[in-house]
Amino acid sequence: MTELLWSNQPAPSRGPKPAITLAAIAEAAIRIADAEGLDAVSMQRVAGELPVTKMALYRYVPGKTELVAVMSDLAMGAPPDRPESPWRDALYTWSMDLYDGFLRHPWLVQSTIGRRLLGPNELAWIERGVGALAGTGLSGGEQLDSILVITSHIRNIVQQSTTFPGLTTGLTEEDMQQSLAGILATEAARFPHLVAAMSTTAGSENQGLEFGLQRILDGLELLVNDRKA
Amino acid sequence: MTELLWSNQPAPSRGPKPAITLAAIAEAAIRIADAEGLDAVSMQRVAGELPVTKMALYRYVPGKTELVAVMSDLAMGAPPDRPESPWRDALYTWSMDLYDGFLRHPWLVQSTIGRRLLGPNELAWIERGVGALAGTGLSGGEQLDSILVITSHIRNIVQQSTTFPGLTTGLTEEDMQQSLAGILATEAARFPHLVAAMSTTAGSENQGLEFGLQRILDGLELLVNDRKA
DNA sequence: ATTAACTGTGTCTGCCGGACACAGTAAAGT
DNA sequence: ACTTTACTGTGTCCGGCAGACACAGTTAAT
Repeated sequence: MTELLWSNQPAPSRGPKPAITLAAIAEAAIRIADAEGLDAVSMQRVAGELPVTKMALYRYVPGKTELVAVMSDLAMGAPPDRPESPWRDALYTWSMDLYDGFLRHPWLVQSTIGRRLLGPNELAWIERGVGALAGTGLSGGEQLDSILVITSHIRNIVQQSTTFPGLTTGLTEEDMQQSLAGILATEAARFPHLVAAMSTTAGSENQGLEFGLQRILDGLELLVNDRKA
Repeated sequence: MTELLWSNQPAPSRGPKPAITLAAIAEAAIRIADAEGLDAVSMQRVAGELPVTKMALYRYVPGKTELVAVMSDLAMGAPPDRPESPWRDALYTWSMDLYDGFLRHPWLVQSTIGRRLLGPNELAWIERGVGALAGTGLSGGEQLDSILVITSHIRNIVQQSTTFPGLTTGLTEEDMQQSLAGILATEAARFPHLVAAMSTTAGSENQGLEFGLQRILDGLELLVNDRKA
């Protein structure tokens, strides 16, 4: 598995030439996931995009779990290069780059979840994030925890803002708003603060990304300044 | 669906008495999910815990999606009552209560994801969270965004800290650490900051919850104080 | 020429969610 | 009392999924 992700395959010498490559499989899977969501990615479906049957894929990949891991790391890509800058600016653009990456392949928030083995690209992202905090006086654990907080925020925003098969239950933003409005109308007494909050919210949508990110960065800045003093 | 979650069933008069109840179904499903993870919850499996066949469940629930929604709201439960307190304290204990709730049923982080219809308990949690921020001078949208950030942090921590079928790929924390250590050993040059961060991290595990939460609260406090001035 | 390593294929099993037709049951209408 | 109507649980069937396994064809090393 680690070998798969880090392309440390021993390269066989005998036998027929493989008809396809691991990369081709992953790319086909990514194409499907981009178009129809991660749930549409099945071994059958992937094989259908290649000159090969379903079972042949198992010669390249131990199972679906591993395929998803490989396609995820590939789709994530390497973090873009950015000029060096003060930690807060660096972390901000890093966050935005991450956001863009997730937006390009929204199913990534589904597939890169929980405990899993990390691929080179994912690790490169972490490296870049930690690097931004390297000169701040924060401990290693604090650096890692910091980018963890930011990452989870970004992921959550993507999840919420994206309309995507598999991520939603097939309902639109409309549906949710409408259902919620109906409930709050009949049950207003049970949710007074929520009703109040919603009533002043109209129009100010989709600020969640910036808002949360700035709060987190503010909190970090406080800590960094504390450490310097 | 909204009717299901808010128990607005029209209560039929004719016909045989139902052998089971929606609540019994949800409880059985919760029992399974608690023991073996959300993926182990299938219509077959749930029916197996009840004096009824698989297809009978569809008399109570339109499909699996809805079953998961119902069992999720039930498992979430109502937020515990807490004495009134300053907003930061209130929000902190709210966060910890939420954390405890998720820990009791770790599969909730899986099932309460993406766009979905909200049940009474989930809404009650939001109400409580927003309520903590009611007197801070933050706008309604900002209040909602605030608890969104905190929630996503909590969820992510649970996801990371919990060993659970379905959330993990079947690997232990050991496996991950070992794989990562191996990689960083052979590829240290590519990930200098990460290597540095990891080397000073040993022993200081599981601080992520407190660290991230305090950073977010610090950031919010800054904004609240700003608004007051 | 033979052996050994490797590749792709077809078949099979056991799951899953769900559509549908059907028989049995209980209350309402007559 | 009897029929009608609404409702319940069941068995069968479908398509789709991941994956185990045996097998035949292909290529390089011996």
